[in-house]
Amino acid sequence: MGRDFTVGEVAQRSGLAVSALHFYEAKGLIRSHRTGGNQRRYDRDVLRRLSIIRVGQELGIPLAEIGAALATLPHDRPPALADWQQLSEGWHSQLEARITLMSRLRDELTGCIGCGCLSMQHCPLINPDDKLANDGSGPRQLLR
Amino acid sequence: MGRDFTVGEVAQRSGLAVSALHFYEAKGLIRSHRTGGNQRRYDRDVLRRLSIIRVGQELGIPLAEIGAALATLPHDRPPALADWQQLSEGWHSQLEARITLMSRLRDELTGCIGCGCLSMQHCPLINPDDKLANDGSGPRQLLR
DNA sequence: GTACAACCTCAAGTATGGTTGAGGTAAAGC
DNA sequence: GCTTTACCTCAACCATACTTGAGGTTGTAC
Repeated sequence: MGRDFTVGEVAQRSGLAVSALHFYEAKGLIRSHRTGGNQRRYDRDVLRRLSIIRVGQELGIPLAEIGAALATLPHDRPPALADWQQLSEGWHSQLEARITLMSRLRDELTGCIGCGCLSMQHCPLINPDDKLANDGSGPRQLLR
Repeated sequence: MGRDFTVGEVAQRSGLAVSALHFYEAKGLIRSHRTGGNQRRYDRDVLRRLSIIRVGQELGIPLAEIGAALATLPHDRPPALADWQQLSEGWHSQLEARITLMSRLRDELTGCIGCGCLSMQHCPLINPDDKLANDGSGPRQLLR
């Protein structure tokens, strides 16, 4: 029933290494308070933060950006439901966007498998400069 | 109608930096032959390889692994349709798998937004150790 | 035949996301 | 009260994926 977690407990519950927790703290993504003996103690909400971090990383979002998102949470009071909801919704949109993107990529790839685009004349995946000759084409147009 | 591309031409068509092309060649992901004056010349199929590389990277596959996949292509003859198809199908499956994964993640997140899991007692995303206390839980069970 | 862009190699540097190790302190069990 | 495990800081190291720069060569255009 302890209100606080030690770094080891957080590591176990989150599946992250202690060194990673230190690292995230150094980067300002999570916070801790200290005991008299200078040991870290974490509020329970750190687990939510870590989950947000993980999801963000899975989306390929750099830690700095994830940190910026987390920084919108209140520092003074424990985050309320609405705070988490707002963040989750943002992540949710990013997930949606990424799923859409990857589905498009998958469909292109499917097309390319079927189309016999060995000729390399028409396939948008293989031959991206056909239509967008300038501005650094590549599969970029698909991927970003 | 030139059979071969210079490194600059490949860079422009692929949208990649010349330095990246050198880098990929050093890592064995692409190949070139040389002019009498030691300048690189590329066969047209290098563009396909680069597309495969890009898609793989978008999937978060490390270059070494992408290289391994590309290494299954023939070195001696220009790759045939079937060769590309095989690779594309592998990539396609990975895409499918990743889309499925992300959809699940999205659904979990949706659930978490609605469920008011502030209590942190039941949410699988926030409180992953509820059910898998051991073996390094975290959102890992969801993400991998 | 000469200028200038594009090319060459190789070493070093950059950014991200951590891990590892040394040297020392805190806290929990007995 | 002592031992053992967990914790502390800080600097250095690692891997991935490239970019940058120095110093020199090639190839094309005029």
